[in-house]
Amino acid sequence: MLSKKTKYGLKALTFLAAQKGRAPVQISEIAKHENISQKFLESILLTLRKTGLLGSKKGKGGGYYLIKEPKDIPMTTVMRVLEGPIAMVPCVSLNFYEKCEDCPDEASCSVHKLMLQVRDSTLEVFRNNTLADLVP
Amino acid sequence: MLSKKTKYGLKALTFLAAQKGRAPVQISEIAKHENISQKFLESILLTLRKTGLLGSKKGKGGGYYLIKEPKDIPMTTVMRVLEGPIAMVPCVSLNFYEKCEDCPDEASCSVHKLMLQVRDSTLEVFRNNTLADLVP
DNA sequence: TTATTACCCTATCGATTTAATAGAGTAAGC
DNA sequence: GCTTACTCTATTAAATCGATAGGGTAATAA
Repeated sequence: MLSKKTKYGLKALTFLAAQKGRAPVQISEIAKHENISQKFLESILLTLRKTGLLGSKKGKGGGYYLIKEPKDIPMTTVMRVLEGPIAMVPCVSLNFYEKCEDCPDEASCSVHKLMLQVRDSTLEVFRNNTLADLVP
Repeated sequence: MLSKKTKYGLKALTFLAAQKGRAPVQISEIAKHENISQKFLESILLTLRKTGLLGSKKGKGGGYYLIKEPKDIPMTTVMRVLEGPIAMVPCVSLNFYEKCEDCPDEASCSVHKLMLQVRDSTLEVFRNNTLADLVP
């Protein structure tokens, strides 16, 4: 299940991408337009800024804005920042790999075999989509 | 993230599919072989039996066994029983559809658009795999 | 320089879910 | 009729999630 953090993050990014210019947009405006708890959104935008996806400007006329062009922001990046691993099990994760405690042998593990396919197909979707593709 | 319930369920099913005959296998044997808490496994196997994937036999020489041939058990069925919805958001789920509270319009929702693609590609993987494909 | 605006950070909290455990009950077979 | 092994209910500890509260700080305009 997609977390609300990811859901809200995606909506906020799309909203920013849909802006005409790259002028800062206030948190309150995004929250209002997308029906998101403002405080919760604050923490999400903060994460996105720390990761380098967003820039921010303080003071009057401040807010958040995209640093790169939407077409240059692949969904793989966004999803990993917001949701974490794309794989459903750590033992098939590219960026967050962990060995299973129980499983003695990955090569012969049925779960591993299936989830590897799921990871690959999901990854392909995220690689084929940039933020620009999400803007209506 | 895949729940342990699903993970254990998949391993148990694969173990049963790998048996030579279709003779009942005791819970304790499956639990031991797959490194699973026996009590937890009990509840999982019970679910699988109630859904019609497994049969059970009580008393001495009893246990659980597959009702159908592994090649006739698609992963879509197994995953829906164990993990629930395949979609990451209810608004793109085929079997567990729910409208989003916040979202005013699905057609123009960026999250909807992206998750629809993910659902489709994941579904294709599960449709292309039967339990027989998981046996090493 | 000063007031305001709006981002920044920490802490907390209730609700829910997950994984596991305990213990008693019941049906089948020898 | 006794053992075996499945069946069911209840409980619990831990983790996570979503949300909220409240104050701090930096940048900007006047």
